[in-house]
Amino acid sequence: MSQPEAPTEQQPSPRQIEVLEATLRQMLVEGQAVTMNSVARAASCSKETLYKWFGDREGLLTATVKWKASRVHVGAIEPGRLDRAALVARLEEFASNWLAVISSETSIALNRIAMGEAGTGKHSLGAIVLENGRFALGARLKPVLEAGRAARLLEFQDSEEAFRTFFGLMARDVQIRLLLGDALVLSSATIHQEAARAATQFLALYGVENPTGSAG
Amino acid sequence: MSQPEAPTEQQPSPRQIEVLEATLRQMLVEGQAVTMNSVARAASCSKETLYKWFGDREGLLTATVKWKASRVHVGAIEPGRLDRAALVARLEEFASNWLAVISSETSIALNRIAMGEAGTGKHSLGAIVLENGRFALGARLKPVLEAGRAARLLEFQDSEEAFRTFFGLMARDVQIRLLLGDALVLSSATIHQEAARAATQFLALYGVENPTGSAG
DNA sequence: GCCGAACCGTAACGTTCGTTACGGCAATAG
DNA sequence: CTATTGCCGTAACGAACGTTACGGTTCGGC
Repeated sequence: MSQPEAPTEQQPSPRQIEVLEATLRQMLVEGQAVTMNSVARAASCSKETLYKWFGDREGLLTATVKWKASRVHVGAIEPGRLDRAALVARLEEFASNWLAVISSETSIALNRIAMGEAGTGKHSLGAIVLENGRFALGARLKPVLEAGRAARLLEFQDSEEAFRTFFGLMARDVQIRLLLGDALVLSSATIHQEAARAATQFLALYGVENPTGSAG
Repeated sequence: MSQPEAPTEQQPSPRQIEVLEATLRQMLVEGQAVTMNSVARAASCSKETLYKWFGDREGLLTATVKWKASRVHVGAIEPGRLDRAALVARLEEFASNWLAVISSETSIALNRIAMGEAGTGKHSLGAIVLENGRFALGARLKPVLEAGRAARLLEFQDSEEAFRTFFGLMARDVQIRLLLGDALVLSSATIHQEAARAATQFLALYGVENPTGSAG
């Protein structure tokens, strides 16, 4: 009764994870299409197994993207009680992690594939990437923002809107340029500078200038 | 001697433009690959002509993207002499135009194709889109920013950096979400609100608070 | 009226790739 | 030992597609 079968809603087995990792490795190879043959060869498995486990090519790609995207965590951040310095540190850490992720080969390849197949209307890869990327990001940062508001450090009405602005300040033109193939190198130092700038600018827009504790 | 031949560095002929428009039309059709057959059928021309004019499939796609991208103008803006209201108006106009462009079906399809083919390493579509999109944008806005600085309305050291921040404030997560297939509708009213917000936030970050004319 | 060039429509070729089918091997249960 | 199961490796099928070739048509020039 231990048939791994289709990992539709279950955790993939170790062997299946090997296959998914091989698929991901194929996605990262520049100038090479991800074919069932290449995946089978790279994973040292038969194509019959691929079809038995994942149904078809779309199933394989979807499972790979879903599996990889689900473990791209930008680091959960506990709000705790905040002062301004702690808030800035959290924002910078958050932005650093996210910039490192989106400038990675993996993220670039996954986004390219998802966008490329989004035009064909067949795949749901775009929704998966969006759900585990942009929206998971918002869900993780919003508690921090709201804690900052509760601590009278930030001022905004809609945390979604505030997050979107922070997103823009983090990303600027970086993601678009990378996805379009621009040779933009993000060194560790550059990432930290960008993260610090984004946090500073966000504080300048949404920070409370005079924290007069007149309420309560 | 009037052989249109390859429009490598020349303006395409009217008939060739019809073909390019048909190609673009095919690119916009959701869930359909842009094949030489479909283009030939849509353009009412023979495949022989396609190959004679554009060399191969890559040449056709490149010519189409280049032709279309070259005429996506976000509206040239004359700096002139500026006061704060005029600067805000220019920024808002700029942002409105750009948001309208990137949310158009054409832009989305072109970016998707360019990014999808950027992973294969064969195409130069990404560079073309980048050159006519992101970089042309910067080249058009920078004079405005520098005029604003000359008028003591803005304060920054690097106009490139200032533009990149404005870019982020304009785009936020909109372009990524659209490219990944998110059903994000940008109505005309929304676009104007977003443009106004971007301009306001940019002024908050780079605007000169107290224009004390102490320099001399 | 004839010629050649350009072009249309379509057939044909070769390749790639998704998908299926088949034979063999290792392990495990009875 | 034997049967069954799960999987590997490979061959084969069929469709799609890029590319080339060919016959027929239109049109401008002599």
